Amino acid sequence: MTFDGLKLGVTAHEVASLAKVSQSAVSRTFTPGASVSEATREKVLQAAKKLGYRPNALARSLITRRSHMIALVMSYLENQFYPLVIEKLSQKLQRQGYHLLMFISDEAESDGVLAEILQYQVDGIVMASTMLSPDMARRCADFGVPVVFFNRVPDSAPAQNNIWAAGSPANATSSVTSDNYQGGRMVAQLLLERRHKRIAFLAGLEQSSTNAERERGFNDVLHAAGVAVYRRAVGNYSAEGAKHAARAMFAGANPLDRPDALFVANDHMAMAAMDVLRIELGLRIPQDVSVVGFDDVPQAAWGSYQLTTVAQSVEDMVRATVELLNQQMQGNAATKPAFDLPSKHIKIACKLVQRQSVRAKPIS
Amino acid sequence: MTFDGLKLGVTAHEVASLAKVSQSAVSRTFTPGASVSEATREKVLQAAKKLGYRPNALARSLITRRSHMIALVMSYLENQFYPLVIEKLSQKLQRQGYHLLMFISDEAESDGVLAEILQYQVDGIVMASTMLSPDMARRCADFGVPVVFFNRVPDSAPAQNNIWAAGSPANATSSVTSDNYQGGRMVAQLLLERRHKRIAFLAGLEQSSTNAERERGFNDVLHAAGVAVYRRAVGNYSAEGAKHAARAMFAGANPLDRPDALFVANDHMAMAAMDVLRIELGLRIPQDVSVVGFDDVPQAAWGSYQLTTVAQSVEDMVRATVELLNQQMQGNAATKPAFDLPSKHIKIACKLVQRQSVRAKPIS
DNA sequence: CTGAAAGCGCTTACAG
DNA sequence: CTGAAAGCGCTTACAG
Repeated sequence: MTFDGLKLGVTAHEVASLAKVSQSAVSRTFTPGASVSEATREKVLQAAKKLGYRPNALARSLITRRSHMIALVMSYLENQFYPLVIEKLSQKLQRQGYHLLMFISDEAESDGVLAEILQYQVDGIVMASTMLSPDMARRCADFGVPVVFFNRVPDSAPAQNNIWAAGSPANATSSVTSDNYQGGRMVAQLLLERRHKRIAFLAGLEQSSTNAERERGFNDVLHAAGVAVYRRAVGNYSAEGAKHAARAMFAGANPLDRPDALFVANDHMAMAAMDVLRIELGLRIPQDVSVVGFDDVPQAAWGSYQLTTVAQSVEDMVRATVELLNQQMQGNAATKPAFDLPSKHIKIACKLVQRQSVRAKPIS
Repeated sequence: MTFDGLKLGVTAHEVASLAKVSQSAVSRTFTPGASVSEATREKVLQAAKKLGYRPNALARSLITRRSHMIALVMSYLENQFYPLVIEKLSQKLQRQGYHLLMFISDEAESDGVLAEILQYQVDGIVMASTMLSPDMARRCADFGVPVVFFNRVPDSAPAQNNIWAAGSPANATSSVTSDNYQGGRMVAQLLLERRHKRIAFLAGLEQSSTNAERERGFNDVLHAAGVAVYRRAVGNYSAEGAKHAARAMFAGANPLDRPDALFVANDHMAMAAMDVLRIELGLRIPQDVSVVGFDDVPQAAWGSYQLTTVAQSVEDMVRATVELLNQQMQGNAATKPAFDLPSKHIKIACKLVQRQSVRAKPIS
């Protein structure tokens, strides 16, 4: 069907007729590096322009076995860190001709999601979902699709009793995270340096590697200094969870009983906790209590929070992710499955960003 | 290539051999509504399971002319409203077997982006990009792909001198927005009711329909009451822009000179403005100045802001978008291009959410 | 450099 | 209900 000289769904064949060349010729002029003479190339381009022709990416994928699509699986976007990831990752990928296919899912349904992802013949998968089934990683790899876990490292629990997992190598996937352990250490060092005595920790999701590593680094430094965590509660990385946790930890009338410093496993929860401390409990930050977060989301810099936090570099993390993906996509997925490739676990350095939520060192 | 009994890239043909049926039979068992006997269906399913077979969605699309992918084009995710849109839209679409293909782009490059989108044979396009070239809308429609503009209505400027635009009907696309005009009116009414005298407006992007409509509704009510906007500045929907604008509007030593109420075109800017007013200028909200936003992003409800705002229902907007898409995707895109379908402009009601950033009615 | 032909993995009339 | 065959729109050896 035509419309004012415009044909809908123009094919290479039609361009070929108009240009009076073979269909192969038009295919070649749209394939970088293929050999076409300048003359026929011109003819084809003219005809293509006239008809509004664009190669059908799906048909192309069928034969090249490259869809130029990367699946991004995420579980929730409440945490401001993730929109940032979508934006940067999408832009970077776009620049090299790839696009993100979105899958929102939490662990519960991830098995079905994986099957769906695979149907779309994506060239790679970025897993930024908070939860993940223990053997998800290797199952992806078994299908020959490179997977990189973003901001989490896959559980190395033993393979489930599952046909796909049978016989797979132990670690068939890669990951990029920041150095969460080191980040946790930095927070403890800062708090100790500022002479805090009653240091509390507000945990995120306990099953998550981010929380585990941050907490481990934090505890290690504290223990080495002979101090134990004064109080601990779990917020599960949600704002509501953080509020409950904050109320519980700061309950009690005696000011000398309550924590004088609080490390929160991410900024999203830290800001929710700050609201509780200041508004509900009337505490001053940092005079009554110091608060430190993790991530350095844009909101952490906002005037109302001025949150001291450990910055994860989305930029660097995304760069590493794309590099990993590129490496693993080198070989043809059909002949060189991901499990033939070394799996790398990349740790990006993080950085302490000091703002106004931690008290200065007391003059003692 | 096989791996522990698992074959990579299994095809319908291989399943057919194992099940001892024709390839057509396996295709049919994976096509809802196709006629297969229960017996062969069972055999196929068994074999498929054994081999880990999943139909190749790309190959299927080639012949069905349905990719089950919807392009989502956005320009920036700084505003918290958009992550919400991604999440809800993705979930809703996923439930009916569609997935979002992401395109991040601002106007400058949108022509190239459109071409790219079209190559992927998406079944529909959701345009949530802030900027858009005037004839983008009809160009999409010309290609037979349904387009719905989200949270913006396409400029109805005359067609550019462009081969695609030639002869196209004037309004070939649909849109869903909230009733921004009505929202603007509600804000003015509230501020008037609270006896504000020096009412200022902080604009977003002046070319955007959201800003234009909100401002128009706001002004109409003000004018009807015989009051003029006291001050006006432009923040371009960015936090930095809003801060500059706030400083400029509230400069001047005399408290009686400065605005006593501020309507900000969206929450993202409103919160930035609040930070300037309270922290830089030492003003109290709402005692010294009332602030109203627009959108009702999650942060607006946070303790530190308690922002009174006009809520846009992401839920309703997404529902309308998906309905529109479904309607327009009914016909086969190849034979029934979008411009044959009526274009609808849906307006979702918005709602005033009163929190703490507007003063109570003075007892006079 | 160029074209005819095979084939990517599917769906869908068409006969039986 | 079932299978053989054509065809979706491309790329890519293979000859020339």
